[in-house]
Amino acid sequence: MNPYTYIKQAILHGEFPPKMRLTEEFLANQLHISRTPIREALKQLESEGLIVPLKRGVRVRHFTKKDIQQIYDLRTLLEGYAAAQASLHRKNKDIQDMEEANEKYKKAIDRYFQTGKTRIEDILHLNHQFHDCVIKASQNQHIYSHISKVVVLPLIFRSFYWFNEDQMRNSLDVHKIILKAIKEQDMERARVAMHEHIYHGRDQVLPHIDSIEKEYKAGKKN
Amino acid sequence: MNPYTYIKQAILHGEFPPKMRLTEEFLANQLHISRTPIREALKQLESEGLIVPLKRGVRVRHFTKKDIQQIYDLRTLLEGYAAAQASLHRKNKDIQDMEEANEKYKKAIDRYFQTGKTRIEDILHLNHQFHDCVIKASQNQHIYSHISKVVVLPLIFRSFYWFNEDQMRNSLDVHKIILKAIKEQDMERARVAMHEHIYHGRDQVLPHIDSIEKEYKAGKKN
DNA sequence: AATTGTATTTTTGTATACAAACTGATACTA
DNA sequence: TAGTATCAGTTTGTATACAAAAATACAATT
Repeated sequence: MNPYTYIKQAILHGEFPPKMRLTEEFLANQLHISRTPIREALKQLESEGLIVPLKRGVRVRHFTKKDIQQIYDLRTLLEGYAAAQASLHRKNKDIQDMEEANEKYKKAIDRYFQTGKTRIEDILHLNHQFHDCVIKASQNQHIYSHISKVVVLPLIFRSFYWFNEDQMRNSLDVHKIILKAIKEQDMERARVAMHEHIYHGRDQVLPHIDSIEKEYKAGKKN
Repeated sequence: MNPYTYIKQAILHGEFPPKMRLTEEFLANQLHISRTPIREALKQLESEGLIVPLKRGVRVRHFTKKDIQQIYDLRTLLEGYAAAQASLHRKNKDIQDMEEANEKYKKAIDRYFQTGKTRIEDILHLNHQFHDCVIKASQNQHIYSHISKVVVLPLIFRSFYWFNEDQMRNSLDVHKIILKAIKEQDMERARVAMHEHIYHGRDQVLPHIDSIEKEYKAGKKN
């Protein structure tokens, strides 16, 4: 695995938690390679906002509640727009892809709560897959790269672990509403539905952030 | 000057024009440094979308007319939102900064057309300064980094060189309208005014892109 | 003339070495 | 006691070397 992907995964999987300090040498040892390729990966991660440069080394980014709110505001705006544009430009293939993504999403949720044999990460991935289809259907290549950079940031907190069955099934239902609006080319309805969907996701994440902030304050300062 | 800034400037100043191929060694020689720091700068520029990786080396990004339209759509969305949020959150200091930026902008335009002793880059910079004030007043730190990455992309074409006096003075007038809306905390009016302002800018840039595309087609293919 | 093979050149990917910058602890001074 | 000077230990910044990959040129073959 290349260093960029390795470090990003490690952050998103909680192996390198927020505020953890990382040095080039440490990472080089972990990956059994020299510092040169590590530095390039770090430059990229820095420009994506996942790590913050220190005088010596870097640290995994930590977001305040306010940060998370603002990031979700941004995502709401961008994905709402993408949904509206998708209504305008969607091809039959796009609708098919969205239906398929939702179908897989439903099956994964069923399996998770019936047999427990699905990893929660897989469910998250299938959720994202639907969103990806919508963004791609918007036919604006540039919006895609911006949204994907916004979307990963809150994942640092791994709050999706706290979602329950109702929340997941509800999210699937809303996907269907969004899909219907896009299919019927109702731009405004698609935009609003996506907007609400993401804000709803935000409200599920924020309490988790709250408890993390309290934890930090209770423990060592800063 | 650090390699990142140097290369970025060279691209934005037209020294390294769109589609130009750059190798690490060439850049290292230009800057009289080794390849190591060059590589880091290139990784960063790549993640910002200013260059595209090739099998060997990179090339300065070239945008089609469609790209530019989509980039402006994005910028319109983001800055429109920023203007609305600025109306909500603006402090007195923000209003002051905007007024100051516009004042300087006006003076620079006057000087440019009366004495010709101002560089067009300086005018562009003062125009951006007003926009910066608006975005900062929106109090959303995350939107700032996204907008600034979107804004630079069309500058690759240096089409602002083609602006005439009417266009510049008109742009100043619109700034005043936006400022008034933000001052009076009229979110929707601020959003729409900013929206129109940027779309207007797009319409001034697109004909220039058109002529460049024809040039490319007439000359060598691809 | 088109195609394949091979040698040569160009260019990147990575490791390593060493100097420079920064940190933290300890001892020294007012 | 507070401040600061200094020294050792980390860690980064940069240059350099060499192997690996890709492009190019050119000859040989069909």
